Amino acid sequence: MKKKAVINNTPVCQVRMQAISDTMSILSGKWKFHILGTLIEGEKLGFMDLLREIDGIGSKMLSKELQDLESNHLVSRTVMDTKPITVNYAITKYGVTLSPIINELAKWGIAYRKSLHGSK
Amino acid sequence: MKKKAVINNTPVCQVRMQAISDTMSILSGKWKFHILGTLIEGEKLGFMDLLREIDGIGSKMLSKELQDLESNHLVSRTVMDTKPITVNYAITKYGVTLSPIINELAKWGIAYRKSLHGSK
DNA sequence: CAGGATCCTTTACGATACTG
DNA sequence: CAGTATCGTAAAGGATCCTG
Repeated sequence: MKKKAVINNTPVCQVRMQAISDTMSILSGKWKFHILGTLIEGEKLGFMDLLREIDGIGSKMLSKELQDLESNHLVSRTVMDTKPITVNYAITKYGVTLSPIINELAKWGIAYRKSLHGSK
Repeated sequence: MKKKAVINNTPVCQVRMQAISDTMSILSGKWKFHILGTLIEGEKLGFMDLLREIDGIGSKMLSKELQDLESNHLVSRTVMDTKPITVNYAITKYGVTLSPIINELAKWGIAYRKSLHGSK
């Protein structure tokens, strides 16, 4: 039988699972990764840029997802005082720390797509 | 202005974003990562083991999520012919390739939880 | 332009009870 | 034991219209 690692009377795996749940709750939703990936790639983008860049998203969802991300300090929002106002979104330094996750997801997805068979 | 990488007339970032979407569609749902993480940790587990191990999940969800994972060849299902039948679930070699993603998620979650402030 | 308000459809999720 | 069936709720997502 495998010996289980324990810290402070709590199995390590439970700590890990909890951490994963926490992470995913912040990144839940259909568009979070797409938005984050786009912002990491694009540096600074306006609302319309994102709307164009992210295929299929509507303005309501984009707005809502951006608010979620901003409230978690993963993206920043800057209102420019132009004639009709303009808003720039950018990834924060904190948001950039998600890069490893995003890179792994992309890497795996690319590998996976190659080995797709008939499954749904 | 940043020069954009292009392969076969398709921006690299679009390929990445698509790959991420594909990956996440396979891993969507409240319990996928938890199940995968538990199976990676536990090697071989029965249905009841998983039900006990994964706090809060019900048998319906567990069953459904396992079927999803099995249809994507990430876990294997083995029926044992015991008196009342028993089923063992295990991570496949293919499923293990998700480890880097899971590790990054856990790592980030642990770092994130340390820096939580008042935000929801 | 950047969203908010409304309304509506579709999944996701969960509790309970049942079966080979 | 390992699920499936049924039912009900809640959340997610989307289309459209409206406004400072």
